[in-house]
Amino acid sequence: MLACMKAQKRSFYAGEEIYSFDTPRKIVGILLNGQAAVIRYEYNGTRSILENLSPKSIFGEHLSFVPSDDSCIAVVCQTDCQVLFIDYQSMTRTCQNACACHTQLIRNLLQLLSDKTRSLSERVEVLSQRSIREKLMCYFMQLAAGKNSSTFELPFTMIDFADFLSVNRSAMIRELGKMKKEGLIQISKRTVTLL
Amino acid sequence: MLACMKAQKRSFYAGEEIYSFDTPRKIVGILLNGQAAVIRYEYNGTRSILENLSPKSIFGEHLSFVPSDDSCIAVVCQTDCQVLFIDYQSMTRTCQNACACHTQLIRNLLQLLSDKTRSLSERVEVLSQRSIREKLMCYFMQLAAGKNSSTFELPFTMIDFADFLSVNRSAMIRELGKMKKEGLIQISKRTVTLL
DNA sequence: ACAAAAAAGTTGCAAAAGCAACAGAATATA
DNA sequence: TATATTCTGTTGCTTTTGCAACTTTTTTGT
Repeated sequence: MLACMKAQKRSFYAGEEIYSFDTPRKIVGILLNGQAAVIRYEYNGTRSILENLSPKSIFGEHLSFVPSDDSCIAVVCQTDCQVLFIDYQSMTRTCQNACACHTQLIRNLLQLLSDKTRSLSERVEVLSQRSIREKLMCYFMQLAAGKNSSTFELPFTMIDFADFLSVNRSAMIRELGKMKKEGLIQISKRTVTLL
Repeated sequence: MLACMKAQKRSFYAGEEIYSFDTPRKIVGILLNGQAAVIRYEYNGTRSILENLSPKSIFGEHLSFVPSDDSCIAVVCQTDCQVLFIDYQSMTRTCQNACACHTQLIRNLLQLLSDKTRSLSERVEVLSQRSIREKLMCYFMQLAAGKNSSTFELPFTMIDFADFLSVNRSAMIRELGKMKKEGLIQISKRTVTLL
């Protein structure tokens, strides 16, 4: 079946670029294992983490970002990764063999896409908060809801976390300090507790 | 077929609330015609437009936002609208009749979802810009790319536009004024030209 | 056509966030 | 284990953004 979809599996080392959005290709990628991120590099030096990818995350030209003239966007892996690349055309069309599994694949794909939609919506929710504190709290609440616990781990270094929230790193750390002092949160290393 | 999916068509008047995210329901809605928006009302008075919905846009609990303790999120129509509501379960599962059109429906759904993913990604791109000016320019470039023209219409009042970019209205208008003065854009009423 | 309401645009001032240049801590590397 | 590198956390200063109060313009409804 994978042959029928022109699928191919590839491995990448931490730090490698998996996919760049500058050259339109008719494929989608599915992260099989590892952690990756969609990152935008602005030519003025600003870096933003547009999306965090975990296993089963799906990405590709069709589903995603269009870099502007003064930026480039790429999927970069944070850890060693395996990725399945699938031809977009042969995926959505009925295959010649009319194989049953093809139908199932489309169902699975629907699930992956709807998960992606959900995670992008969460992303919009965080980024549409007005202040750094509100962004932090909104994201913390998402993590807490995901773990069903008021204690959770940040999946970022502070540098990446700031780029993820699209705010200045030192301003973010300053705000975290205030929130700690005001008794809103507890934080040591990457472990956060909402109080 | 629509019966088999427990689908029902409903009409709404401009300003009416189509869907609220506080009571989880197992349905998705597809906007058939009109304009609507996903809006978050924070209890401190802040209003944000999380998403703009046009005909064929799809929305629902499964695909979307989770309101926090101090906010509520709803789909509100801007103009008169018709919406098709579909039962999520019966949509994704194979139906008893194994009707051919059911398979086609899933394909169509895949298309709608992938469009939604794309528009949410664009949204993330805008909101992850650091300054008001960058947000404006990023959004303008999206509109220009969509119309294939450097002149385009804003689909908002200035009030809604600011809520869409998640910035203060007067600060936004101030910035638009500066950009006009610096010769970056031309703007009269809702017509914008990139220079 | 007129009044009322909504939206657009201005401005001064206050608050928040960005920036840059550090010092100290933690990690990685030889 | 020493050394380099990256990350974390601080701070003073600057710039941007938010806020509130207001005037002007546009739209709507009768």
